[in-house]
Amino acid sequence: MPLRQADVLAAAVALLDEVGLDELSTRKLADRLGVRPGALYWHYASKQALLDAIAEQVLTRMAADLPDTGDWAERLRAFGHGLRRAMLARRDGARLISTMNDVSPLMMDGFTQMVDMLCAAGASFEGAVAGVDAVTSFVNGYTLEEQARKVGRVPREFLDLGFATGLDIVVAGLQARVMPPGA
Amino acid sequence: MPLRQADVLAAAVALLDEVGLDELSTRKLADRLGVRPGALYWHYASKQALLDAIAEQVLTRMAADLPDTGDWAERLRAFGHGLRRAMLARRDGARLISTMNDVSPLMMDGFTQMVDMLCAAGASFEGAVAGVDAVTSFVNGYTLEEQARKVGRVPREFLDLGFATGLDIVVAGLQARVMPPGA
DNA sequence: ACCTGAACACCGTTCAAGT
DNA sequence: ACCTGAACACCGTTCAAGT
Repeated sequence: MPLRQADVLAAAVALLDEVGLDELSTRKLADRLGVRPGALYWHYASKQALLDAIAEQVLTRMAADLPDTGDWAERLRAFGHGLRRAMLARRDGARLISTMNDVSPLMMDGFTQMVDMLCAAGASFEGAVAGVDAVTSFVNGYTLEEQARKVGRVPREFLDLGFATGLDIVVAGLQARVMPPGA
Repeated sequence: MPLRQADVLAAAVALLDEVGLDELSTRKLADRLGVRPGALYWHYASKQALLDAIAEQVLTRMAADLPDTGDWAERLRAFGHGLRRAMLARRDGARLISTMNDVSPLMMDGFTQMVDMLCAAGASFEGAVAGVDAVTSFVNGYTLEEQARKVGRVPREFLDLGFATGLDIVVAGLQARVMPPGA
């Protein structure tokens, strides 16, 4: 039976996990699908479009468990942890997300949801935007680095602890700079 | 006269600014130097070695103006601003630095200098490391994103303000979580 | 010491033509 | 609708041989 877009995407995700982003080529993907390289272009307009689709799929994990209980700090931390978890779930996930040309719709969604949440908790709009931006920048920066420098060098437990501590620091910064005294 | 390593490096930096990281090829570089592609491999062992050399050069700017006056917060902010400035000084500078396989010695230097400084100001070693890591992760994440999403879309003034605000938030988090009450 | 010539093993993408 | 065949314009890298 003929290929569908979903088949191409699934094979691409599997190939990414096996060979990594640098070695992910359209020709290898075509091989794996038993098809000529040109055939892929019937399903996706370009390699970049395919990478965008992979990125979007990676982020569905994050969107799935966006927090809806707890105070603003707990929710923000859950957002940060969820974003990192989604990126770590696939090889080179952080680089894939961070270097997409356009921001993913799912990412935008999560971002604005957090901004709204902080505003509801008493933050100004500008403060909320700066705060969520600080959190996402930190998460992207941290996860990108831990995933790029080869995974075995530092035990995962330390990386997790370092992340949690850093995220705590950023959230404490929000407490001090953008949230009202009582929140 | 024959080429020296410094000539190759200088041409590579110039080419990077003109065409960007994705379009920077050894063959274009060889063309520009009036030489065959293979000739480059006498001067650098691989393209990656050349990219590492460019990255190191980008970071000398940062190392040059590491702060040595002011309280810990001012110095930490100056470190963050200097790191961003160095990355923004070259096209795709953030991606170049953030996706190097090994951390640059200059980066390590700046990192440990900041850790020592925070310890001298009263922080625990673990706290200082987590704090500096939070700052660098934020700076890398923010700068990577602002430089990747095409430069014209948001006025530079807004990007600068967003960065300064985010950095303030992170530093305020250090104040709350890793520095002693009086510092 | 420094570079050429020439190759090797790859890339992403296009497009007429087939089925 | 979906794919082949075949090409086009590229890559990074190696290495004998030249000067």
